[in-house]
Amino acid sequence: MLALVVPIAKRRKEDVTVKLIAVFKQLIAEGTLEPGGRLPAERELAESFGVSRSSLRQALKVLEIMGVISQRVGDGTYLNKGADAILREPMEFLILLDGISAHELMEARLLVEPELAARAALRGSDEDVAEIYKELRAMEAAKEDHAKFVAHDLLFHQAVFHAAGNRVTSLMFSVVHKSLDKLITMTSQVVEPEHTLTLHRRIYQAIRKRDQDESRRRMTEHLVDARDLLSRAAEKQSHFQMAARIQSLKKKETRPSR
Amino acid sequence: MLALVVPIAKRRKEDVTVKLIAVFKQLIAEGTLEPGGRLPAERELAESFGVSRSSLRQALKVLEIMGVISQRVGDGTYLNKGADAILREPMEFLILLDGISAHELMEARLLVEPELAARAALRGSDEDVAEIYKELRAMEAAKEDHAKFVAHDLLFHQAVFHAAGNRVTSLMFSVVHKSLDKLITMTSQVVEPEHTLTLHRRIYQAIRKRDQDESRRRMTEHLVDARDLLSRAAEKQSHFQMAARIQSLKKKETRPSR
DNA sequence: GGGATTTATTGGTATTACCATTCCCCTCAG
DNA sequence: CTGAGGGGAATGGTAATACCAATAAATCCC
Repeated sequence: MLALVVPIAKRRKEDVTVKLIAVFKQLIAEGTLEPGGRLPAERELAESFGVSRSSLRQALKVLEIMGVISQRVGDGTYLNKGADAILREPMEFLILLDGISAHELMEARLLVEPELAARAALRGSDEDVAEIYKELRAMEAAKEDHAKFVAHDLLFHQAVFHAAGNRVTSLMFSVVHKSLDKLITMTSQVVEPEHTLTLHRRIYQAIRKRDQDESRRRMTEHLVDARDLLSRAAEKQSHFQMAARIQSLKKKETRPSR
Repeated sequence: MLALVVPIAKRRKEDVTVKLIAVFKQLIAEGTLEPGGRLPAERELAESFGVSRSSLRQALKVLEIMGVISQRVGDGTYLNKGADAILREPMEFLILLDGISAHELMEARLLVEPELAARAALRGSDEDVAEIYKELRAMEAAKEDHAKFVAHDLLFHQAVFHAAGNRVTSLMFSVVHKSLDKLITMTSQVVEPEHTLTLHRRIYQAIRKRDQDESRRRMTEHLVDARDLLSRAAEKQSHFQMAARIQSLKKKETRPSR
């Protein structure tokens, strides 16, 4: 575990909200708050922290959107266990603000996933490999249903990540996958499922053989193929978006200055 | 650019806050809001959206913490341009909640950065390579100042990322670097700077020679070394944390249930 | 014309009130 | 004794209001 918590000093000119978030971080790090545990009611928390409920709610809302906590009316606030979705919202904004294209996301996959496949071949347990096979079978069973087919395609890759045994990359790229989901689904409608399946089978077999080099090559082969297919789909997509944008080009929310 | 915006339907049982965030996402995607641009005042925005200022502020706070916007009292609210820090807070919580260790973060670096070094050797422009060299020189100049030395160490790696030309991985791992920053600084105090410098020089020279394989090997060499050094430092760190935790083990914020 | 001062605007915080949902406990019928 | 039902309390969600502090623009004064 790391030392992420910032000392309570130096927190002078910051928002109450920011301070509160830091406090929660501290409480989680200390173990005072346990995953799955229930937090005190907002009114109590606000009082014990010496802040208004509105300010507290701002902090809690941030944590909720980030997936750290869950709130349910009439019930209470709970600290989430795993936080898979924690990077999703931020990543979406990142893609929007920095104008990151599908192509660039695929390039990122191409950089990382081959190495992960190699690692999966090296360190994956038999159970891990079985899980990869399971998703391969699920893909075969869902040839007709594009959405389901793509879902299991991505789960196949997630299984490879898991076999590689590094949660950091796994979590990061699950977000990348999610961002690409729709586009991949679009693409899959113009590609023969058997084509995709063949490439995945090769990856699986290479990992099963514990052949690192071939695993890396096969994953590269698949992603290069997917990248090129996606690029073409993305072009159409962007034409589509362009047309839609023309209509809503009345700037009505921004304002110059005063 | 991707299609991340969710259709306005299906937004029924969600928070006003969540809806508002979706609206902002939409406005950014449309281009109605431009990076660097100024948003209307909170009071105006709230009225035009038909929500209370409190609810609007919750949404804005989320966006601010994520680094999407910046707010300044007496001035106004602005849409940020690049959003480098957007993943930082979420990542810190992720590390806390999932209990990700420094070792695991280093493993992630070890998986990804060698390939990025190879890519930098392949595609980096001469300017990119010069930038890497600049950070190497900065490291040499800061041998005595551990904090500065580590800062330029990480900037060296960032420069390699930039040379590799993929912003996705670059953004992701800048967060990983930041999380490791303190620990690396601790470690650097017990390591001869010249040792670290030698390893970095080899990486730089390999990239400069445009030798992909050697770049990959040299980066691996460096990170394996760093990982092992860090693991030892992390042990001490965890002992330290353990001692601190014992004192603050009075659970005062959680409560069973009612 | 330039620096100091005033003034209006803006985000930050707190308080209060009310609503809808949920849970818990108690009652009552079987 | 058990289970179904109801009512009340607690909880998060939203809104409205008031005031503060910081900022920037306009104004004033020298």
